[in-house]
Amino acid sequence: MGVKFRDIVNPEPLGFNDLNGKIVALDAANVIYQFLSSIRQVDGTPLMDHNKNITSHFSGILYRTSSLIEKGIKPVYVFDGISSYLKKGTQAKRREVKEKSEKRWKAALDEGNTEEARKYAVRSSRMSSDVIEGSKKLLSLMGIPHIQAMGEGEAQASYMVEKGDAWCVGSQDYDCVLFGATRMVKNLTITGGKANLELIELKKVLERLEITREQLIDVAILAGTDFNEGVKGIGAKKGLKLVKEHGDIFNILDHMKIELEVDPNILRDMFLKHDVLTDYELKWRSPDKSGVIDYLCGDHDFSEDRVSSALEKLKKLDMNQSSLEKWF
DNA sequence: CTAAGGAA
DNA sequence: TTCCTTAGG
Repeated sequence: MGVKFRDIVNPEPLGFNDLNGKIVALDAANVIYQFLSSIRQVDGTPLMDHNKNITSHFSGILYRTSSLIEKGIKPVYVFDGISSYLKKGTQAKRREVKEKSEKRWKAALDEGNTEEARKYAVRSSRMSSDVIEGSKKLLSLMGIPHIQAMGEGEAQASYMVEKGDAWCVGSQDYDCVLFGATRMVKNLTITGGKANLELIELKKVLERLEITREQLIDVAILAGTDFNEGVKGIGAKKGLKLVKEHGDIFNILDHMKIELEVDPNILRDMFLKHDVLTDYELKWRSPDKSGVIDYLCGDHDFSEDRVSSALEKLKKLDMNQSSLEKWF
């Protein structure tokens, strides 16, 4: 879900060539969730192997990663660590939605209502530890680096961009802007041969809105984040107006004579002082081709032809690296 | 979601 | 070629 900032961020269009040679820190949970929800049959059934293991995420990771590399982009996947106690509420709500959706999915299937079935199947997507572990294993076999965050993956990815180790965070959620990512790119996909990339630069957002990052975080807290409910009736636009009028969230809460369920200082620190891993290595290796084929084709019923042609695309990275190495 | 194959 | 639909596991 993430913070609802669509109305105030004003993204700029971007082409894939602008990302050529760039390192993109992908929020793994965000990307894998997209795959689990969208890579399904018409009635909503996910792709599965003969043992009924879900394989939608394998398909997504294989094709998405190889196509990014073919475009000259170097992806690194950042996985979530332990999430904050503040997220419990959001997680409970999501679980409830998923349980309800799963029931409605099954019911629609029994009625033979395919459209309805798919709609609820998508909402029922859940990320099990099997899915996470399998994704990490596939990435390792493909030679793609992945990093285990201490806390939120978005926070770790944002730190890596802020530090200059990656060019942007790739995510569908605006949270990374709050976590201090100087750049984020949305819609890192190629739907129907066409790209619809959106670039959001923290500096430009703050300049245009004429506020500081701390104030932007206050807007988020008012509108609601994954870590707090927010104030009823206040979204990004009203929140922004209030922050500009009163300076910070404390003045606003005083003025409105309301209190939040969580101390705003704690929420601010969530975004400003997140624990991050500072020593990590970003290294793209040539894929273990037979390892990938054993895993995907042997264990999970993928077609060897398709997997091989996806792996061919990974050679682009090898070529770039070896031509670069020649200079040194 | 992306790849592939057939239609326009 | 480009566009659209379907399969993939």
